[in-house]
Amino acid sequence: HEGVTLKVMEYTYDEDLEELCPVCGDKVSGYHYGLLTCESCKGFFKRTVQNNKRYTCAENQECKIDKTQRKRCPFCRFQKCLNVGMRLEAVRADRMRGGRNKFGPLYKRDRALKQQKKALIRSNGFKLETVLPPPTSPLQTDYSFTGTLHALPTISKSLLPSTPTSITPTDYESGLYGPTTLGMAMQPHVPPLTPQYQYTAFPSRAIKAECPDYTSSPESLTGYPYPDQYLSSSPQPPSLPPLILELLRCDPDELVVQNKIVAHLQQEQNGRGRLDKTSTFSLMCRMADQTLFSIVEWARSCIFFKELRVSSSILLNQTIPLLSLTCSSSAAVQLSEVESQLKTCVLCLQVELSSILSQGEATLSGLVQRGQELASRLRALQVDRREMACLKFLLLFNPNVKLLENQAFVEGVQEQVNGALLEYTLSTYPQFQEKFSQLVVRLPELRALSTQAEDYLCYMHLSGEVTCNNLLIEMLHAKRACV
DNA sequence: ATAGCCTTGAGA
DNA sequence: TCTCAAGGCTAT
Repeated sequence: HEGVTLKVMEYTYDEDLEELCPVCGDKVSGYHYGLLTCESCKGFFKRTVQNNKRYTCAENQECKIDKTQRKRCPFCRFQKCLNVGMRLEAVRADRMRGGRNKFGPLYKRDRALKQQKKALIRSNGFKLETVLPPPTSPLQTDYSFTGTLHALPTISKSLLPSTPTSITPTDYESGLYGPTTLGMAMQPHVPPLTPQYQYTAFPSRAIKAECPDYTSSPESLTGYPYPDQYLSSSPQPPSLPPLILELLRCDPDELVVQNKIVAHLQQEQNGRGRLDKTSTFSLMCRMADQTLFSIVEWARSCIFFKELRVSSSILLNQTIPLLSLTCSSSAAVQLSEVESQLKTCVLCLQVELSSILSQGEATLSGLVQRGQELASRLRALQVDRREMACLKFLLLFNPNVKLLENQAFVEGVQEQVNGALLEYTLSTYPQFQEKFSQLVVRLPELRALSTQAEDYLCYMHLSGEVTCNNLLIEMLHAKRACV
């Protein structure tokens, strides 16, 4: 999108060492009611909730809250507390002191996340900032899915979501995907708030000090209802890193794409009669062609890519790895019926192909084997759609391909996507801490595999064994001609 | 009412 | 035993 510009920043350590309160910007004193805040906002939040205080705003309910002005408008201050993700449930109804509550593990995870992010940033040596034109009334901005690209919301300094910058998960997003998580401190979510909040006073009867379980009905445990968006009993809207939401926006539904390809091939095949062995390879090539078309279409429409002037050369370099990923993943992802038919079809083709062309042909069978190994590793990882979208970007923006003028940009995108993926995997699959690294190590494997496949294709073509004239081969030629 | 410092106590 | 996020206390 034209509104998005990227700026690569020198990484400075001290900037990340001091954490700032997401409400007022004062110095953080620890985790309080769900996230890192300063002592004063902790106290303010406690007083407000415990004493069931009601405030009104003398202005437009959009007062700036910072260290010097935080006393001016308690209404907006409390509003901001809720917006950044402070948890009403963490204020104990029975005022019991000491001990631990169920947020403990979440705090721990958040710490681990911050640690890893720091390491990631440090290893890259720089960080990135997304700069946007002045936002147009953030609360009213419509982020719902319209099929077009939206400007990426500002990603807070150094990728640490210390300010509420995430966009509201849309129906498009929350309806389609798997298990939701407690966004908690990692992604302060900004629900589509009506500016006033309501909650009732604590019941007079004593209640054991324990945070309500969000998986069961909060009323039954606590007696005081929270505003709907904080009940979080049934599926809470997933709170995803904004970048991932953005990547998903331009990520086509794999199933739709596959169906289109199958339909296209079936139509072609209808005019050709029965599939015999000699046409198997050409069918496979045509299938690859169709997949390539969809990849090119995706890449051209996706965010970031439009920024690149030499985008076509990136595309040239990265489509084959992407094709490999697409093939591997379609064999790896849990499939619907149609898709699994396609998968069977692909596997049959692979087997047949190897039996036709590779009598004693070690290279191809090795390739197929490596591809299948990779596919099974991906399957074992249970890569979800959001992760797959990230992987595709990481492949597309391969920093190892030296493109002088855009090097920094490509590296920046890498880093941003890496950060988003790390954050996403840690918060969504906390029981699987290594998922991020497990996913990322597949990339060099995939690149190596596709290089091998490319060489093989090239060899086959040059030696005249493959006559099939297709996009894949053309791209190969174009690419080799460039280098 | 605010905010800095103090006390508490379940879990690691 | 130690940790550290809850609640409590109290000058400003």
